[in-house]
Amino acid sequence: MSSYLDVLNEAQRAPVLHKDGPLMVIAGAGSGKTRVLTYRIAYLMEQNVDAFNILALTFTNKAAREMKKRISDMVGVSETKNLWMGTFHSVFAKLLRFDGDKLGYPSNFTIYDTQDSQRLIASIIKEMGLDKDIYKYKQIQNRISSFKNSLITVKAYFNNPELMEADAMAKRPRVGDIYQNYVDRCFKAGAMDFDDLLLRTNELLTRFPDVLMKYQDRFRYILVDEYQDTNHSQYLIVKALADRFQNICVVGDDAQSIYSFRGANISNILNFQRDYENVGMYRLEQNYRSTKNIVNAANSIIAKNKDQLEKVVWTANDDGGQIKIHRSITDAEEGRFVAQSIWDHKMNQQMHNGEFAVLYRTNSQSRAIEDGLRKRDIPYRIYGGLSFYQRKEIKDVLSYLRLVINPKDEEALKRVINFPARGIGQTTVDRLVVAANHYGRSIFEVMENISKIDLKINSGTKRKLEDFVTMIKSFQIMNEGANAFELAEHVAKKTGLLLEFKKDGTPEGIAKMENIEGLLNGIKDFVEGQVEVVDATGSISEFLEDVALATDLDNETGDDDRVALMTIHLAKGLEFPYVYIVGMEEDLFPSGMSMNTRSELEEERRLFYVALTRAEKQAYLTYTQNRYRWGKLIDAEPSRFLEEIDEQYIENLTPVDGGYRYKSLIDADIFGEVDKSKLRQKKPEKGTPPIVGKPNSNQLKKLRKIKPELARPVGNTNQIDANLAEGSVVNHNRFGRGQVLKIEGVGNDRKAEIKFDQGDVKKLLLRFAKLEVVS
DNA sequence: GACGACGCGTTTTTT
DNA sequence: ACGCGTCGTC
Repeated sequence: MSSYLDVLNEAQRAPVLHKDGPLMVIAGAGSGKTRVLTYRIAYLMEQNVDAFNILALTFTNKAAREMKKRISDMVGVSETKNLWMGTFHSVFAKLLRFDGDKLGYPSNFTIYDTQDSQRLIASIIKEMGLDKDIYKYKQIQNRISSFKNSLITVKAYFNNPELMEADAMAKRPRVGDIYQNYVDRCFKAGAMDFDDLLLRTNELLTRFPDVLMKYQDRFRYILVDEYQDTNHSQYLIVKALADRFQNICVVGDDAQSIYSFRGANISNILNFQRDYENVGMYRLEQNYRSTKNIVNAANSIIAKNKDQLEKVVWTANDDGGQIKIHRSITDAEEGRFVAQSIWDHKMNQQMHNGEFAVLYRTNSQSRAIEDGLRKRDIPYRIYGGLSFYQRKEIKDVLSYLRLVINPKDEEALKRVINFPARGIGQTTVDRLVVAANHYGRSIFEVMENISKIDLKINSGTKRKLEDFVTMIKSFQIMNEGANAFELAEHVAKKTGLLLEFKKDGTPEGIAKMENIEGLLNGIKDFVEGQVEVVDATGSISEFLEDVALATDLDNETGDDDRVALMTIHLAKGLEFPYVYIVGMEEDLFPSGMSMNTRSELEEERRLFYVALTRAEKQAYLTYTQNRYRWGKLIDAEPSRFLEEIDEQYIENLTPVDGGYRYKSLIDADIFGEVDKSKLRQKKPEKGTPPIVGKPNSNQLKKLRKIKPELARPVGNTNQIDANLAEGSVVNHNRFGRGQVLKIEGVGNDRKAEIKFDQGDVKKLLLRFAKLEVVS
């Protein structure tokens, strides 16, 4: 047996050696789960499992690449090339290029990104003559996305009275029709959105048993990383593929489940043992990454969550320094503190920039940090946010290229048909869309036949449309002979895009031109890099697919030494010696959007857990008293999470007297609550109700009053639960006496509808509500 | 159809 | 604060 197994500890080695049948690895933060996956694949290959028969699904393409690299170091490059490894989206996009024709999709289908989807939905709403203030395209897109992730097709939607009623109640009875139109239009455009890549794969595997058999037979060993963050659609794909051989290995950590907003379902991991028989269960609990202080502090936080699998993460590492907490007056000062601190560590401990990370809850927080770092000349790199490929000028070039590959691509066409301006205005486009919908053809096909169709378009405009069609067709002809770089360069010049930004002359225009040049260089690199890869052609369509599914982490240049700035979500799976978690404030972290229910709050807490466990040697937590948000300075309160860390693991760099709430308590004493609320800006304008989804001040106050130990359902909750019934008379410490009208929900979601004597009917979550049963 | 002024929503996280 | 979409004017 290979000696490489010796580097694994016993807990790690067991799942690696588990050859056949289902297994689940619950891996605490920093416990070497990637290592287990890597070695397991290498081991399987060494046991003569053909690489062709192994499918590994990772969370980012970068993770897949790195894993592949390490495996090839162990078992050789040539075999490793045959592994199927990547994100769900990229793996199944590839699969759909082979077999999507059975569902009526061309093999050159376009992948719509979120922006494309949103634009299409916005135009559908407009075409349908619906009120855009009621039908907000982003919300609708979100809703459709969640339908798709739950495998609710249009048909299923219309068969589901509850869903329809929910939309009707929200005064949006036409959601189903929008959904229908959206699906039709995507299909007609030969396009799939992100969710389609999973949904259509499911459809393919369900409707075509021979296809399912083919892939079941091919993927005899399936490994899924970050299983806690899979959604229902992904879950079903895995289940279908693994059904025949049952060689399914999932790795994950329920404590790090942070993607429920995009449909991730934590019960996938919690129910794994129910889904498969004879599951081998393995736990990795020894943390190799962080100091004792960090591991223990993180444990003390996550213990506040109720929904979790039993697990004890421990480490044999040194105690390390305590977690340092710093308060500043403003976000600008917070940025300066971080920069100063990084600078100090660099000077005193000879650290490299790349050993520091600044993590935040929202992308908009990066600005203050950037300013601080820039002033000290500390190089940094921002991950996420607006990625390179989402910039306007880049998407413009890409849209032309998309049209070359798939002229039916409606969103690409609408984007560039009049950019650079060529005298084809909105009115003309609207007419083309109407005609396309009427004939059931794509806009491009309508344009190709514009002379034969009677549209109210004057001959000059028709001429311009024909010119556009001719131009795209000339690109298509060129594409047959030239490589991706040659084509892209030609397109950028011929369409006038480069010139458009050049003649602009402003610094912004020049930057845009340089960005386009950067894109062209990127395409060149891609073409050169692809030459060596088996069954890759370096074609523009492959490049477009890479771009569509790339995560920002995938574009890591790697060689230069920079401080990393990113959201906590993006930091999952990464580690850094020094980690700064900034913006530890109520309403920001936990996010004001995510503290309405316990499960939302628990997810925020898991997010905090993820953030803290990125740190190897030292973690800093910072918060400010004032912060610019929405262009205004608002006062901020320390995050409740600060109080949740066991005191022995922290050190306050700024004096705190009587807890982090010190300042706010004084405020309350001096001004009283009413006056204090006046100090806050942004009164609701002209009588508009508070923004939906944001907790009102009452809810906030209520949540803040909850001491951690009370937030957990301790004894009295059960007692109340037992005594409480519909009709019970209860006493609430703030709302007074009331009668229970209805009790609904189970477990954590159990709530009571109570009519209080003061007049209000309120729905209260029982585990939060301090109720006293009177009779 | 082009261009400029205004207003709105945005800031929760992403493939 | 900023960018985008909409509306009005030429």
